[in-house]
Amino acid sequence: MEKETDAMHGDDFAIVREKLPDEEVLYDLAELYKIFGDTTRVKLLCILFEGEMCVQHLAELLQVSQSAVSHQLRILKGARLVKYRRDGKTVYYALADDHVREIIECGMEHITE
Amino acid sequence: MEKETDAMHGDDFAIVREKLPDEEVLYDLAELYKIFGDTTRVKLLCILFEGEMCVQHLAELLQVSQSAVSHQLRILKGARLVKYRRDGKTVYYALADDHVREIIECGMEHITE
DNA sequence: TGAACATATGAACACTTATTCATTTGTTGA
DNA sequence: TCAACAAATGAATAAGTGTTCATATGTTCA
Repeated sequence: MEKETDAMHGDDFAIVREKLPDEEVLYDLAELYKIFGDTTRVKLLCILFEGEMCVQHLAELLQVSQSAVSHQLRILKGARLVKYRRDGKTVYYALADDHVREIIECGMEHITE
Repeated sequence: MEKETDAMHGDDFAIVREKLPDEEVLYDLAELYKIFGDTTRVKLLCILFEGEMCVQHLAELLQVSQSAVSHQLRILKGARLVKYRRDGKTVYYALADDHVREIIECGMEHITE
């Protein structure tokens, strides 16, 4: 049997556990940040701050292949961070909502301090 | 030579490029988010919302090995997201500043919508 | 219909990363 | 000083990830 000689044990552990967000929420949170944790994706999102743009142009602007951009857009789409509309052969992507902007600006503050 | 039949070409590309944060900033931003993009680290940070805690207790609370926690704390330390103080044999970790809280809360809003 | 173009997707590969295990460093108290 | 404990670290490994290449899907227009 383990001795409880430390003040942190017992009740305090329980209190922290109680205040801690659910396991699932923390998992989702990490998953969200994971998406922002890639240069190509962050760049894509920042470009879309200025408005919608088609895949080809995104690729040119980023200097990466059409395939790479498409793969990353799929991930952003899956996380509901971007939306898209089709116009003939071309597909235009845009930010899904202003959350994205807020999240990026929030991180930006930490960088540029 | 490439035909510029598309309105987006030329000036517009330049405009987007101009408004886009520097390559270096975007890289740092992605690096920052990468740190939040791991369950163990996010949990560590959230626990530290409630106050400082020593390595052993962090490990117990997270149900991971002392070594694993220590490795992750090193990363958080390197990113200046946590600070620490030594008291005898034990080392107590705490959030470096309120930026961390803001960033996590910002992401949390997106999750719990 | 079929050629041409834009985008999406699957598989493969190189690279990164989180954990574990073994060990070291640092600190206390006997 | 030395045993006991807390934390840090290096190497190895397994799992995850981003890009590329080849190809498929979808759309337009002649």
